Amino acid sequence: MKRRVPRMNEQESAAWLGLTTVFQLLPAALDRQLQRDSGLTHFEFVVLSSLQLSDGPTMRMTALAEATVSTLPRLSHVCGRLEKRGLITRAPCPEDRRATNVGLTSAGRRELIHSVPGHIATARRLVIDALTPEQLDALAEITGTIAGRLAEEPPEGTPAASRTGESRPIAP
Amino acid sequence: MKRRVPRMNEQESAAWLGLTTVFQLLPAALDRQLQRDSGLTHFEFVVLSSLQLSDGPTMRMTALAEATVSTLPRLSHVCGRLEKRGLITRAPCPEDRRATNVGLTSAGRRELIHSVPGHIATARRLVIDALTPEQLDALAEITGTIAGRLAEEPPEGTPAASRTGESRPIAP
DNA sequence: ACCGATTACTTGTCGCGTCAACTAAACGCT
DNA sequence: AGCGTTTAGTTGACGCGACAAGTAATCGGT
Repeated sequence: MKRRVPRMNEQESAAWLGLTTVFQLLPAALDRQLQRDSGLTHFEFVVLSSLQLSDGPTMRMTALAEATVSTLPRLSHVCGRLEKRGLITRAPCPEDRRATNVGLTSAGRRELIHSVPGHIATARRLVIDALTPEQLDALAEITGTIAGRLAEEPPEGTPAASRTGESRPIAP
Repeated sequence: MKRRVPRMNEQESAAWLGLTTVFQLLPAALDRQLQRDSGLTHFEFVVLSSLQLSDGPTMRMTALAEATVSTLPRLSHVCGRLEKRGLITRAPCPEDRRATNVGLTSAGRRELIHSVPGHIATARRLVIDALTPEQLDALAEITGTIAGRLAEEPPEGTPAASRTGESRPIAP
């Protein structure tokens, strides 16, 4: 079922190595800058941004999870902290009492607005301004393609194990 | 000192959004596959690979940290676990007794070899095989540039805070 | 030969994210 | 109406990584 997988040539290795290096370092760099200048993690920033950009004044957890490309448990924890800090509010939805409506407080909006310039500056310094317009286009297309692959694969489908060699548990 | 930072245009936003989405999902996907099929995290896999590819039979922690684009504390923890699992050995270096020599055990080598095909298959499925050769070249160049920016910036240099708006502590 | 500085790690603590389990409300079928 | 299923979210336990502090050996100057 799993036909042989060819090793990577030099071109492929270069791309892969570069990609892994970047996602080893970039998230950490973004977190550090935001944490230092605004006391926010990058993910918290993304959550606040998503709320700001949403159509209505509030969003449901599920919608927020989708918008932030995240999971419900993670979001739930983060929202707990943000609520405790007074940056967002959580209220049960009247129409569907299983659902939770999340909204920005004015403090949250202020905190977000305050943190945006530094974050954009960092994004420019580390990525955007380092690339040519052609590279930006290429990057958008490449990442879009990869994101597409990532979106379809992960669910479950794969019943685990069995690739080229058999997957023995480490301690049999 | 900090001149105004222009917002992002559509092209820039697309590239940035794509990039953040990918590094939100890709590391998790790699970890899941390796964990499931081989009981290794992606970083553990990288550590074992680096040892395998190194010139000599052992490497110093510092060299390993550099090879894996990581920090010493992180590496130290991971090596502790890998040693406990019998995949690597750690021995004080005879010439410089501050240093530690890390080497693969045969079990570690086996575990690595066993895990490689599945990992490469995943890398191909999610990234490499989804891109054209031109895109691979572009990706290598782009990530190389970004990695360069990341490498020069992070140290200390920046004495914290003071961007466009002043950075008040969250609780003044 | 001695002592401060540097190098090379290791260790402990803490916060965040994941996974699995749980609760609770709505749906839907008979 | 009643009961199993699905949906929406929360909670708790655990593991990994970041940061700060600690230890131990070596170097360098006087």
